[in-house]
Amino acid sequence: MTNKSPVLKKLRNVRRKDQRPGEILRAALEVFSINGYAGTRLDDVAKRAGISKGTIYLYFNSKEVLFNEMVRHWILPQLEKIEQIGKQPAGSAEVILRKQLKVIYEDMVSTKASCIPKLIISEGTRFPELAEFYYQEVIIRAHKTMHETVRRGVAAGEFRQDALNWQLHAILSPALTAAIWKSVFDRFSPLDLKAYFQTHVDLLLHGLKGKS
Amino acid sequence: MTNKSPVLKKLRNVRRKDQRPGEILRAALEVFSINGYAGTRLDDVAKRAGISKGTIYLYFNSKEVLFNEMVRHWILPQLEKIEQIGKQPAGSAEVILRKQLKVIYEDMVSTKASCIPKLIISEGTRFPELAEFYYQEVIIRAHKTMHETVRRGVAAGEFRQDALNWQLHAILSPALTAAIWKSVFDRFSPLDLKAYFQTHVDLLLHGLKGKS
DNA sequence: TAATACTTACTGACTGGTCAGTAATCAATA
DNA sequence: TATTGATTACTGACCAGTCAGTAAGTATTA
Repeated sequence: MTNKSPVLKKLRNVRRKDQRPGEILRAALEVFSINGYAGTRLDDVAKRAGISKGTIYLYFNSKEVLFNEMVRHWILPQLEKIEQIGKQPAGSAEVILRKQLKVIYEDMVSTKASCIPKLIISEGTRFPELAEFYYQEVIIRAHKTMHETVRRGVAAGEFRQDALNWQLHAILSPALTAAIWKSVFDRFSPLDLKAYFQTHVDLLLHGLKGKS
Repeated sequence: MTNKSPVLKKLRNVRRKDQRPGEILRAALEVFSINGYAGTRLDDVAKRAGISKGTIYLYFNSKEVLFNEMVRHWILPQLEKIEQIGKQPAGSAEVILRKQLKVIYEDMVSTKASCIPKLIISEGTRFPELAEFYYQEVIIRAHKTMHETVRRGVAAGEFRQDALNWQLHAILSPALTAAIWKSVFDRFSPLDLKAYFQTHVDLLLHGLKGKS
C-alpha cells in the first residue's frame, strides 16, 4: 500500500492552536448529543475531532468544563440574534414576531444546535448549575425578548391584552417539541419542519390577534 | 442501645417475593430520573429499594431490561385510562377533551411518572428500541385517542375542521413542556400547574371552537 | 411438637473491563 | 535548539454482573 500523492497523506502533529477549540466543541456537541454526558468517552470526542485525547486537556481542564463551554458556545450567538431583531425600532409586532420565530426555527431547531435542549433536559438534574445557567441566560432572556414583542403588539392594538401570559405555551413549547422530535423521533417519523413552523405561526397569530 | 420492643426492630433479610419487583421499579424510576441511564449505579437502586444489588438480578436480567420494564410500568396504565375516557359514548367533545387533558396533567404531569418523558428524551438516541416503543405505543396511541375526540367534535359541529392537524402543537407540546419543566427547572421557578393547565385548556378550546 | 432435611430469597465480596485524567515523550516550528 | 502542540502509554477509581454462602421459611418424619 503506497501513497501515490505524498501531499495527501495524513498529517500528524500539525499545530493549529487557534482552530482546535472550535473543532473540539463541534465534536463534543456531536458525541455528547448521541451518548449523553456520562455515556460519552473523551476518546470518541477526540477521534471525531481528529486528535488524541490528551489534546483535549490542552484546551479544556476537564470533561465537565468541556461540556459546559460546549453548551454556551452553541446557544448564545443565536440568542443574541433574536434579541437584535427585537431591538429594531420599525415594523409591526407581527412582522417582528415572524422574524424571531423564523430565526428560532432556522438557526436553532434546524441546525446542529437543536440537540442542546435535549442535553439540558438530560443533564440538568445532575448539573444544577448548568440548568440554572440555561434557565437564567437562555429561557429567561428568550422570554423577555418575546414578551417585549408581544407587549409592543398589545400597545399598538395589534394583539389582545391577555396574550402576555402565553409564552411558555404558545411560543416556547412547540419549538421545544420540534427540537426534541428532531433529536429523538425523527428517524421513525420525520418532522416536516416547514409545515410545522407554518402551523405554529398561524396558531400563535390566530390566538394573538383575536380580540381581548 | 436496646430494643425495648423486639417486634419493632428492623427486619433484615425478610423474604417478600411478590412485592420486590414493584419496589425495585419504583426505586429505579427515582434513581434513573436523577442520574440518567449510564450515570445510575445499580448499587444505588438497590439501596433505595432496601435490598442488595444481587437481589435486583433475581428479578431483572440486566440493567437494560430493568430500565425498559420501568418505563413500561410507569406509563402504560395512565395511557389506558385516557383511552377509556375516549370510548365513552355520551358527552360533548369538549367535555371529553377536558377530562382527557385532566388525566394527562393529574396522572402523568403531576406524579412521579412525569420524569418518563425526560428519560425517553435522554436515552432515546442510545436505545432506539425504547424510542420506537415510546413512539409507537405512547405517542401514536395518545395521538389517535385525542384525534378521535377532536374528530368527534368536528363531526358534531363543535370544532373547526382544520384543527385535526394541531395535536402535536396544541395538545402534546404544552403538556410535554410542563413535564420537562417539573423535572428540570422547577427548583428555580416552580410551575403553577393548575394555572398552566387552565391556560392550556383555554388556548386549545379557543383555537378549536373558532369557525373554520 | 420437636427434630431434621430441604428450599430459596437474599447477601456481599469479587472479577474483569472501562475510562477520566496524567506524565513522559515526540516532533514541528521559530 | 528551545519552545510548545500533540501523542501515547499508563494509573487508579469505578461499576455491571457473578456466585458461593447464609439464613429464613417449609415439608417431612417420628
